[in-house]
Amino acid sequence: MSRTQGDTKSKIIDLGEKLLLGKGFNGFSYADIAISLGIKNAAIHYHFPCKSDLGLAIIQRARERFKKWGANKETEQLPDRERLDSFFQIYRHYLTKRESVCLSGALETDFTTLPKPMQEETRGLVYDLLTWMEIFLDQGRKRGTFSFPGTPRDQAIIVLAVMQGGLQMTRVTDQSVFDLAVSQIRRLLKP
Amino acid sequence: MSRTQGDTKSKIIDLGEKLLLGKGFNGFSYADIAISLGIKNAAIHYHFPCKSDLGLAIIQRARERFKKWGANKETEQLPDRERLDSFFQIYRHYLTKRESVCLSGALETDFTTLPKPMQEETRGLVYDLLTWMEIFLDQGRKRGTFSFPGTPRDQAIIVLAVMQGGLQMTRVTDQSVFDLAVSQIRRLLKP
DNA sequence: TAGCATACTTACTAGTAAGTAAGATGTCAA
DNA sequence: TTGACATCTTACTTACTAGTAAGTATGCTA
Repeated sequence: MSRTQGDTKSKIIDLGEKLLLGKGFNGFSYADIAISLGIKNAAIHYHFPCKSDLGLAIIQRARERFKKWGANKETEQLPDRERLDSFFQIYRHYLTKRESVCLSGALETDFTTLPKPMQEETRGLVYDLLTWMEIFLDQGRKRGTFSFPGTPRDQAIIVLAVMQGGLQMTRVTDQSVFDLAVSQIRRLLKP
Repeated sequence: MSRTQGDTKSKIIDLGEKLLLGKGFNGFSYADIAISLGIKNAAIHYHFPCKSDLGLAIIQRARERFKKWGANKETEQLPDRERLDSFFQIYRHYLTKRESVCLSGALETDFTTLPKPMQEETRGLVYDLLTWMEIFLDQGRKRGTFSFPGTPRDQAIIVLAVMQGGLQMTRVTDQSVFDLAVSQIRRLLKP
C-alpha cells in the first residue's frame, strides 16, 4: 500500500532531522524512527541503506532549503535589516518548533564521529552559511546599513557563532538567552 | 598493584574528558577508555559505576578548575584586557591541545540525551561561566576598559556563544576561524 | 494478464553498549 | 599474621546497534 509517492521517505528525513537536531547523530537510532513512524527498521534501510545515507540526505536538503531561501525573490528584495531578521528567524525557528540546536552546530560537535561523506557535506553547509553572511554584511556596510570593525568575514564568523552557540546555551538556561543574543548582535551591527 | 593513589581514577577522568570533548558523550564507550589505558572495562565501572558518574566527575572537575582559575591571585591581578585574553586562552587551549570543542558546547548539544544529574551539572557549569563573564564585563565597562551596548549580561551571552560556536566552526573549516573570532570579539569590546 | 518495480515486512546476524557478580592480588594496620 | 579494604581481572548478561536476506502485497505497464 503505497499511499503517496515518496511519502515515507520524506517522513523519514523529517523525523531524522528532528532527531539529529534534538539528540545528535549518535543519539538516535533507526529504531527510534521506525517506532515513531509505525514502520519496520528495515523499511528505513530500504530508503537509506546506511545511516550515513540518511544523514547525508538531511544535510543536503537543508542546504537546498537555505539556497532557496537566499534566492527567494521576497527575501532578496527585503531591506538589509529585515533580511537579517529573516535570517535570525531561521535559527529562532529551530528553537520554537523543534526545541533543538541548529544543524551546523549539531554536526560540528559530532564531527569526528561522522562518516566521511557527511563530514564533506557539513563543510559545504558551513561554507554556504559563512559565504552568504560575509557577502551580505559586506554589501550592508557599504550601503551604510551595518557598522562593524574588521573584515566582513570576521564579522560573519561572529554572527554565525552567536547563532549556533546561542541556541545551544538556551537549551540549558532559558529561551530568553537566545533572544537576548539576537538583540545584542543586532545592536552590535547598528550604524 | 596500586601504583599511585588515585592514579587510574584521574587517568580515566582525563581520557573521558578528552573523549567527551572530541566525540560527544554518546560518541565514546568504556571500551575506548579501557583499551587506551590498558585496563579492563570493569575497572572503570569500579571507579565509576555508571557512565553518568564519570560524566558528572568530568563536569565537576572542570567547574572546580574554572573556579580556581577565577580565584587565582595571578589571574585576578591582571589588567582587564589581559584577563580577557587569559579567558580566551582557556578555549584556545581546547583547540590546540585537544583538538576539541569546549565542554559546555559538547554537553549542550547532547543535552537531551544526558542523564538528569549531568544535565543539572551542565546547567551549573554554564551558570558559572555566564556569571563570571557578566561581572567581569560590568566591572570593565565601569572602568572604561571595555565598551559595548546593552547590558553586561547581553554581552556576556554573546562572548560565550562566540567562544563556543567559534570552536565548533573551526572544526569543519580551519584553525584560523577561531582566532579570527577571538580577534573580532576583542575589537568589538574596544572602548 | 504476465511480469516487473516499488515499498515494504519478517526474521535474522554480527557487533557493541552498559553494567554485574565473583574472585584474585596487593597493602596496610592491629 | 591475619583480616579488612582497595583495586583490579575474568567472565558473564542484557539490551541495543546497524545492517542484511528473503519473502510479500500492491499497482503499473507492455
